[in-house]
Amino acid sequence: MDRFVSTFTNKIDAKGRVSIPAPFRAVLERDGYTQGLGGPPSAATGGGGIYCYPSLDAAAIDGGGEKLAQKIDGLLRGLADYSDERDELSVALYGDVQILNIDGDGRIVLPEGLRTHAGLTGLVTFVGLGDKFQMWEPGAFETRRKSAREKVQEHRKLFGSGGRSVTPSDEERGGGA
Amino acid sequence: MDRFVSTFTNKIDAKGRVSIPAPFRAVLERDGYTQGLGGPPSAATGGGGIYCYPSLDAAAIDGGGEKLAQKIDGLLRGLADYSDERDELSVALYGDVQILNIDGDGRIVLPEGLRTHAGLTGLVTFVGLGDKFQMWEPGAFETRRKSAREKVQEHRKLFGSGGRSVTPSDEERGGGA
DNA sequence: TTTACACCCATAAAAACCCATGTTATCCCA
DNA sequence: TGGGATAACATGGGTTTTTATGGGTGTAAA
Repeated sequence: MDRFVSTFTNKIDAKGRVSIPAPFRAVLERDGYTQGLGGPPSAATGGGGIYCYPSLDAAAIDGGGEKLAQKIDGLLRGLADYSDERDELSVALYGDVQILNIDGDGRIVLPEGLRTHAGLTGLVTFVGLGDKFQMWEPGAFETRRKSAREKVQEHRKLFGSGGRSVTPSDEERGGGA
Repeated sequence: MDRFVSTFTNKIDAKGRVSIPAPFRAVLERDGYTQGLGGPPSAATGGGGIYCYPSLDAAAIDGGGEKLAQKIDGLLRGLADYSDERDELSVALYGDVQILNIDGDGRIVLPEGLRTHAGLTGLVTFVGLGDKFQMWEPGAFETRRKSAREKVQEHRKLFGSGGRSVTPSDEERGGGA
């Protein structure tokens, strides 16, 4: 399995740390992650952390590994060097990105800027989206999930397919417990 | 990782010194930087300082290491035919370049000319742009960031298949895939 | 001399690192 | 099949290391 799937809710502790759900960690490692996690501390292999940036159109944080970073790279590679346009796009793409290191226990520290963008307080909901994942304030995500379900229903009616639900499994870890 | 990513805001002290964000320093060292930083003071290895020049189209300072210098070289080489344009660019790019040394504590001193071009006072925002970085007056950068984000939104609409995703937040950063 | 700059040291805050604990899921064996 | 041993995880907290920043001193250029 090499994509981010399903959702998990974890706590932000007094120091601002959050555990990355173990399944997501596994994906990141397979994606080329090296630092922390007990592996060699060097970044020579290329994997230097997880890439996070404020979601463009949602009160959430987008995150991913090397694969995501390369995607951003590819986007910019198409633009001419030293063009005004490239600089401007770079600001939004590279400039908003934060590289977060995973410590030996599989945790990251969410910087102030990202936390406020997503309105995070004490809990974070990790949502797998395939090649990346998002971090939500649990309540906000529940709202969005509901509207997503409704949209799916509509689509199903349109297509007339009686297939299974498209929504991810409802597994919740920790959370209120 | 070998590119400049994310943004950091640091102080300019009474002597005009600014700390280069540690992650940027790491990139510069990997890029061949040797002086200061405790290493041998010689420039035999090639890395002699960081290259800085006033941004051509913004109130900011561009900076980078050896890789950036070589990129500028390559850019000019490509323009050999159109000598008028080449001369102009040469002056624009090389004419104002300053080579700044990083001291033992990871700081540089920004020359007057550069500081006024960027309108710097007491704070500098370092913005990673991949193979180079920029230094901005924090307020000016905030404005720039906003417009950059809007521009990315536009691009997403152009590239992205608007109706493809089921959920509104399932966006692709730029729509690469 | 005076100024600018490289170099050295000190310090507070933040980040990285290490270890401990409670809980839950998994496995093994009677 | 039931129950205890085991392993994996999330989480809390202490400790060490980095990093940004302030300031002092010597040296060489102006």
